[in-house]
Amino acid sequence: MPKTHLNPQNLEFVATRFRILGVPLRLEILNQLADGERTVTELVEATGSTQPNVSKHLNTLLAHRLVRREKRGNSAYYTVADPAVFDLCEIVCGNIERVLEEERRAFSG
Amino acid sequence: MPKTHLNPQNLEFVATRFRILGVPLRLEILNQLADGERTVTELVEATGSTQPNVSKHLNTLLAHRLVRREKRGNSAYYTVADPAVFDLCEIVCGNIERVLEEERRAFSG
DNA sequence: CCCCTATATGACCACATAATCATATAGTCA
DNA sequence: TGACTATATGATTATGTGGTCATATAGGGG
Repeated sequence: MPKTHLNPQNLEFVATRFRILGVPLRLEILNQLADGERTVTELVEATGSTQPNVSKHLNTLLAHRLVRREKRGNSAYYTVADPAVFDLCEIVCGNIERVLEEERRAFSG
Repeated sequence: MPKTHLNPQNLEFVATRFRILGVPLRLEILNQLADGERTVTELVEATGSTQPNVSKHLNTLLAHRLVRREKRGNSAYYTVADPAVFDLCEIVCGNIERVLEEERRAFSG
């Protein structure tokens, strides 16, 4: 029973959240964080992006409370703030299957 | 047990899907469609946006198979293609609570 | 055929933002 | 303190795209 009716304010919030997740590099970062905390340097190596770019996206994720930051010594350790983001990805991945299925039907039909 | 590891191609797909949902007007349209099929005109009235704009967003949603179109007579009737999008909204809405909670903590802390 | 309504589309503008570069800040260790 | 490493940040550019306007397409009714 979905029936998700959103007021304008919540609608803006939800849209913003989706927009934050709509950048491949940010998803890749979150995926890395799925295995546990990571430093900026580790994320730079894992993603192949530049340090300022990764840092900036982490800042964005932090500003929207999708990740947490903890400074220890010289490094900044980032962790996922709300594991619910992975549920989102799961659902979208489930979508992939259905879309591909439909694509096949469209071609053969 | 999330552990959602995505290959670059799927990652791009997921990001795109999130980006599609990251526009308030599109979410509003989908919300309207949650109650059943709607014509373009009905959606224009419900959202307060312009006809070309609504039409364009519907086209985008259609291109990404988030909605279906059926032409009957003079009108085009749109329906939600995959109700899973509402699950996505539900999860994000659940996030709102947690974020607000955290906000409160941050202020009082 | 003409007129009206419904929808789609192309041109255009304005704005947001992802990426890059250079640089600043800050912690560690000698 | 000075050298090194890690991270953040400001300026700039380039690009994508949401919104608007004018117009095209197309079906329905007289």
